Amino acid sequence: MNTKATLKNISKSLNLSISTVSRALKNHPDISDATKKKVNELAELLEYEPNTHAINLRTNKSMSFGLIVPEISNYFYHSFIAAMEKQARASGYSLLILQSGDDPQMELENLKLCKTNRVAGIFICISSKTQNIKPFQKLDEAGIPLIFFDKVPAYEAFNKICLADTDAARIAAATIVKKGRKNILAIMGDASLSITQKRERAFIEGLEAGDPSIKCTIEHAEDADQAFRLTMQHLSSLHPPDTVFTMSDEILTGTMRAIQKLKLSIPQNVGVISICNDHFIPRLFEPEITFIETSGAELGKLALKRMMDHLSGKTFIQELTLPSRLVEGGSL
Amino acid sequence: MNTKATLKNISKSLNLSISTVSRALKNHPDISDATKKKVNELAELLEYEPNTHAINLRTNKSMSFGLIVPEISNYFYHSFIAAMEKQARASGYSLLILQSGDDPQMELENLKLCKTNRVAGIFICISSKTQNIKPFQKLDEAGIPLIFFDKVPAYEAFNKICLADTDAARIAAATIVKKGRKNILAIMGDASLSITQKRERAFIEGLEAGDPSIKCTIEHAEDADQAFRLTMQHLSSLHPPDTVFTMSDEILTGTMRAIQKLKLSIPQNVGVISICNDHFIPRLFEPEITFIETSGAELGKLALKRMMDHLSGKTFIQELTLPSRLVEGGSL
DNA sequence: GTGAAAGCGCTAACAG
DNA sequence: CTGTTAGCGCTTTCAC
Repeated sequence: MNTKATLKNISKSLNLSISTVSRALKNHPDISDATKKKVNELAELLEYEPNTHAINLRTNKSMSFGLIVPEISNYFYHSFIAAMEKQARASGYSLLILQSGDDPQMELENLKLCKTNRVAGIFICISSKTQNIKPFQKLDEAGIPLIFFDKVPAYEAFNKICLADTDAARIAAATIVKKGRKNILAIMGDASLSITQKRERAFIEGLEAGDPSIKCTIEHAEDADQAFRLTMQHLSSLHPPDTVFTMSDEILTGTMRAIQKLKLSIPQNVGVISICNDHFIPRLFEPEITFIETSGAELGKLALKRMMDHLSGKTFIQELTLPSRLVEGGSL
Repeated sequence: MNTKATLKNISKSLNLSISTVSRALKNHPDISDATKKKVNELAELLEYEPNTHAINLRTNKSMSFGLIVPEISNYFYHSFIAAMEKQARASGYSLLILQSGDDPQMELENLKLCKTNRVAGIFICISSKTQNIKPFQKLDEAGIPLIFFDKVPAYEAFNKICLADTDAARIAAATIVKKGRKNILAIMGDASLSITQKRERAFIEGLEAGDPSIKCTIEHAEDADQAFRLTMQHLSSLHPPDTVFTMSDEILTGTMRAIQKLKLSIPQNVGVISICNDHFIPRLFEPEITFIETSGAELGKLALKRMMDHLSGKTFIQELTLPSRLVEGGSL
């Protein structure tokens, strides 16, 4: 096994100084073409690979971002992550991806890992139980740019990239009104989350403003199974709803199982509309489900763009919001 | 902003040498308890964070693994990735996750990135077009352990972690035989892939061995839409199959859309059985789809375990295979 | 118990 | 155009 190629090695073989070799490899204008050629050829031959750690140490920064999510294996985050990896790469950065398991303690450890790795910036979607924002404020003091996305703390002085809280719910309500539906079952998420409350309020207001004669029943489901049960119950009641609205992909999957079980036809027997992260779940069914998209991939791109802006000097605090859009299927 | 805490800094404030501080922080037995206490307290106060790059440079290794996948946002890989991140973390390692976009060129760049980052090991699922295995062989010379998973090259002298090629297909065939189904439509993946060929052969042999009177039609679909069309076509023919077998989650989703569109009842009008990566897709339907699990998460755990073994000296070449298991739904 | 010193591989200011 | 030098923060051998 030939010893690892380094600048030192190369410089010795060529009777040049280390700095000359370094500059030649970077195509520095000071260096003569002849020298550049020699150096590059030998580097090629020896398969020289610059040592990132040495560079990072010397320059005191690194070309990687920390990305902390509750869990990778979730059809919102993974599209976010995929989009972000691609974008980051395009700017020469790589990603240190860490899962918190929705545990604040783990979140702190992850933060530490980001710090010891001297990442150039951090993206974080906080756990639902995170209370203490001190550690995040400290990052700023340490000069590490921080961008919250999706689940963000209430404290104002942070960079945040969010989905429009109420936008999607309002569009859903407007669509239902437009289609002339009258008896709605709305299955929302965990009632204690602020996102649920906001969407719920916007949805109800949207319906009332659009058509006061609409009747709407609100339910809350914490997971797909609960959504399944609630949907079963309402759709097999004496006066079943003519339309079901679900607040997320997960709830939609539960509701769809119930509709299949009852062998109801969509949209004849019951209409369906949902808020979803992308077309993946809505397209699994026939007809495809009409949904309002709150795109994880788009959010990822936006977050990365904000970070790059920040890195190039636009360091002011900013709260960005990603608009939602209606994607028509045949379910309403 | 207070200047960054370093060993040097701390040692100066305490009138100790750098090495003493370094040792104290590592709880080295040579150092007196009094000194340890002093050092740790100040380190705490100054929020000392060891500089990973300096450590990596000095020790010439790093506590991170490279992980190269065709794409993150895929319901096989993301569960693999999630499981692996968790396991790696438990051993003190972090992950450099890179997407190749199924492009051999990008794969090479990723490999390079892993090398410049001096990762402790690499996991890779090669792109479907990867032909040249030279770069992988070179890694071995460079002393970087390499483990292929899922999509692996044919060349023998590599560490590989795979799903059992034929196992899952054989179980599917046996299950169909057992249920007394007679007229099967099997929708396989891309016919040019070796995994498809192996599974196809095993499936057919399994059927013939179990019940020679079974009729089986084989089709190939490259994506969900094609699976949709093929299923539509066969199920609305004069002599429709009584059972559809699909080779992957993706194909299953296409087939299910067709079955919903035709408003067929499962399992009365048509039975369904599939090979899937986890219960996510099968559980979206009612009744739940009976499937043979080829678990991404389990594969991830196994791959990491193999890597850790390798790192602790068990460097022999090994090809591990993850067994499949039947998960009964109500679809057959 | 503690310290001095060398050096990991690289960059960049300065000198010529 | 090229070389010299210092040093990033840390580990580790050797010496006291």
